[in-house]
Amino acid sequence: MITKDQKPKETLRNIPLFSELSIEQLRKISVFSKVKKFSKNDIIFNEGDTYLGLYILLKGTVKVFRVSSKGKESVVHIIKPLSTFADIPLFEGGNHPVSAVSLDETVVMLISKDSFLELIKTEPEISLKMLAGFAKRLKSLINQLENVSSKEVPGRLAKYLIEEIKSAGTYSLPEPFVKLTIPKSTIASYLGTITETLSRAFKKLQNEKIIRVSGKTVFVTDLIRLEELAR
Amino acid sequence: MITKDQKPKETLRNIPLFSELSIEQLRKISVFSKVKKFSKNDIIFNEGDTYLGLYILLKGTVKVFRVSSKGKESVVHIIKPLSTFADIPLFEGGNHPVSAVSLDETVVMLISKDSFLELIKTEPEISLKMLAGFAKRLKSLINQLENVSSKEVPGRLAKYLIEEIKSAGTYSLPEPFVKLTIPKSTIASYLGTITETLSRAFKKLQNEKIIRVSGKTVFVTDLIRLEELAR
DNA sequence: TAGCATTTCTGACTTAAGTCAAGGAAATCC
DNA sequence: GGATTTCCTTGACTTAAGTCAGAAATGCTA
Repeated sequence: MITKDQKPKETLRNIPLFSELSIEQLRKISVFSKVKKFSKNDIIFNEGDTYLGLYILLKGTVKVFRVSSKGKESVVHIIKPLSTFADIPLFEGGNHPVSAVSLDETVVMLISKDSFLELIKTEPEISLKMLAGFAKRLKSLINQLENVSSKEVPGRLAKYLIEEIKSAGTYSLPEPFVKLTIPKSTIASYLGTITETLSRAFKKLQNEKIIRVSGKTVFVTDLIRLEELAR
Repeated sequence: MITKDQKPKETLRNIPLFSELSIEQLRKISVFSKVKKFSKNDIIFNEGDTYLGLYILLKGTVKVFRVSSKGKESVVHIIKPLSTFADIPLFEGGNHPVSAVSLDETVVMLISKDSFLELIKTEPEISLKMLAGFAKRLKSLINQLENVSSKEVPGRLAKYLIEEIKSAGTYSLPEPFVKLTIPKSTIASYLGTITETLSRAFKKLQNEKIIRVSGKTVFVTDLIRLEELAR
């Protein structure tokens, strides 16, 4: 487990945002950043909470979501290590627009808003990286939006599985697979549906011999048809 | 109508992105930017087209959208004057991820990618403004996403009408109103639905005496219930 | 302003997905 | 390692919204 005492500068170097900074700058960051740990299902912050600063996920998984007035949860993003989150209010002001909980034992780094804005001024290269990061997320949200409004649930699931397989690096194996580490209820809400419907979508893909499920692992037996569905 | 010959620097000053630049910098921008005009329904660029640069809408309305493999259109954004569009590939590389058409007689300013990236280096203040702009759009997309997956069509329409009324500045009138200037089909697709369903949603709000429609103008007779629906 | 074309509306029907309620399977905790 | 809680699945039912087809309304052009 990564802690504040274990070479924080080495960790910082691996964060895309900071990859091109000098040792001196990394040292500065490690001075004004705090490392925090959370257990499974801990609330990191809630929608409407006063904004403290930017988080960088060092270990674990974080669910970023919203809850509608009727209590329905919409998962906006699933954060994986070395990505930032809670970065919108840095530039927009205001409180947290979304909530975040840990899905694992997680370790995060918190950099206060003021310190980060200070840093960004002395190091304009970081702005460009943040812009690149935002651009990527805008694209991904546009994708999510298009998916939700133009594909039915089995198609959205197909697309999700393909993305997961790609990030698992098993895409080019004869039988690609992923281990689903996040709860089905979270996947459902990320795909804009509910667990029952997701369960039926999984069953449908299994019945059509497109996937094979063993425990928490999904094997793709017919990638061509899965891609067809996702398109 | 704004043309290249009519004090371009005055226009530039009104663009939020450039509001704090010096006359000298504005002059530079006006040198490497091109003003282009489009008639109603002209294609400004298509998804997949090679990326030229950042657009700023000076006059008119632009629809930014995607078309799914089955031909269904998803409207991502409706651009109003003095906003930028086609800014994602500036930082992400690649071709246009979305398409854009004019809904009106429109005038746009095109700033080439290289020139803009050059400018941003000499003027880091612009990066911060772009970051603020991106942050705002991320928030708006998160909103759209939550809406589509947690509200039914009449609720989404209610929310849309409230936003329109706010931007029309009639929100605090006894009977707020908006003139719908974009086609219903575009509104439908922006709300993640189809014209028939939108038409029924309009009828429902009218039957419940929440709105009153006269031609292309929608009057809100019961703002409280409209806000209730949008929540 | 007549006539054509596009846009919008309406009705009947179908379907995907949500709701409710229950049962089964895992994971977690003494 | 058995019991309790949490998660996931299944079935029967309801409902919102999509599809298709045609009618009405509006806008545009000659």
